[in-house]
Amino acid sequence: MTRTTPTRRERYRAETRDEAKGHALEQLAESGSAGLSLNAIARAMGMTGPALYRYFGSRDELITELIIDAYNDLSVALEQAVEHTTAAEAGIRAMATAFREWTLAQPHRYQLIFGTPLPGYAAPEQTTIAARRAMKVVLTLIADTAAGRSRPDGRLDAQLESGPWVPDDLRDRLTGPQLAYALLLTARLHGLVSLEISGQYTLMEFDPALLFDREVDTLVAELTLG
Amino acid sequence: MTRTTPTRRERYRAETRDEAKGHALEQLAESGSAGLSLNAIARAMGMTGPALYRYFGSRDELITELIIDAYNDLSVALEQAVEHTTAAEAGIRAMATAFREWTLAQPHRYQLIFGTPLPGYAAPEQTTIAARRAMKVVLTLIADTAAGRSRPDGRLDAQLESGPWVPDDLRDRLTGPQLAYALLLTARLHGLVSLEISGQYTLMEFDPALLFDREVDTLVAELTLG
DNA sequence: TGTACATCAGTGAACGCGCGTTCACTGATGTAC
DNA sequence: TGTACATCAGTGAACGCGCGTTCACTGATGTAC
Repeated sequence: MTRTTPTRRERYRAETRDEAKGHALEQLAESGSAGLSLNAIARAMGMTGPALYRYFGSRDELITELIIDAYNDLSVALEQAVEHTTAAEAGIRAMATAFREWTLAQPHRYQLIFGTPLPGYAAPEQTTIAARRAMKVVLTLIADTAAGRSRPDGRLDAQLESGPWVPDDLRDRLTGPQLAYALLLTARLHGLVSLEISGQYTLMEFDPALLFDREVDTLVAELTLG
Repeated sequence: MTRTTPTRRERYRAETRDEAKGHALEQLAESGSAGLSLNAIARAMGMTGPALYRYFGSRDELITELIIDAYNDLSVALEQAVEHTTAAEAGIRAMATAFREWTLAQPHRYQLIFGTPLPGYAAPEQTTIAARRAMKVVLTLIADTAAGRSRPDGRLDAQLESGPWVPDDLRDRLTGPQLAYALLLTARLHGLVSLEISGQYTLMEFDPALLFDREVDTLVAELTLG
């Protein structure tokens, strides 16, 4: 008999896993990715270190889950931001804003997925899949609004059009220049928010939001470039 | 009597310090910033750990030196690239290329200065000074060629024009929009090269150099924007 | 040029700390009849 | 409803490892007269 309702034990397991992940995120926020330790998490939960091995195969497995969770969480935020927009410009602005806000709200999770790779941690394939979900939000927006043309470049365009990272259901609806636009868009957003959260702007006495807005303006201006 | 020539001991000291830093950079390249350990460096030099305390006050002091060295090294690379250019466009292209090449040649040093901040390491003021030297290359280029106007924005422009990060000898020669242009320029370059060296493009099967070139094209196009 | 002293590089032991992971085990919770 | 067994959560000890840093000390190099 296959169960539909989770048993008490299953529910408890899920709760404990979530609690452990929550403490992991707190540690991440406090001491950065290097300070992420199973023992410390267990301590915070009032358990001993080895107990966590009931819930996660190893430290790397925990990290993998955190990365996938972060990608999915970010994806949801972007999806929701774009959901009720129809015009290209409004979509870009909504997405860019959501991207920045998500990042500022949880910089440590952002660092985890886009920051310096953790020493000794090799990202498994599942993280790539999760990463592509986030990218798909951008691509869908561009395909739906037929926007973002930018200057063509034969060699690059060909490479992009056959890229394995392009979702199959969007491939026919996206040109090389549109894909290039999508990549530059994400790179620009990343450039700004990563410098902002790593504190490069703190001593410069200007409001990063204003600079960000200006960059979004240029992105919007390039939306209809030939 | 003040010495002009260094004594044998002074020379030896300098050599040992340099050698230690060299090993530190190798470790950085191998295991990332978290794997940077005084003991391991000493081991690589055939010494014991405590011996290094003759040369560096602490681990943090070593890291600070590495950061400052990296900023200076990058600054020199950028300065040399721009040196013999006169036109704005040629200058931007030369600088961008040099920036990417420096980064790809030593990604770990790039991570050290622009990547995730090290846990437990608080950057002292000297690193900010070194960082501004690199920024000054960009600002000088823009001031000398009177380029990079971009769209004005009263609030942001005012904040930028009085920014403490603008070198005093350049302040009168740079408008708010020019400063904004400089910031966006660096953020875009950072966005692309940081994603490239953190491996986000490896599974996407396109040549990052082509994407980079296209971004430089848009930067050049914005050089004369009103 | 030779001797007496000061300076400095490097050692080895030690301190206290934390890590990931394995393993044999206890005790509680759930399941089958 | 009660009993016998299986499953699972969590413990505590242990392994081997590495870290930054302090300290008393040895031995070599340099300096002053």
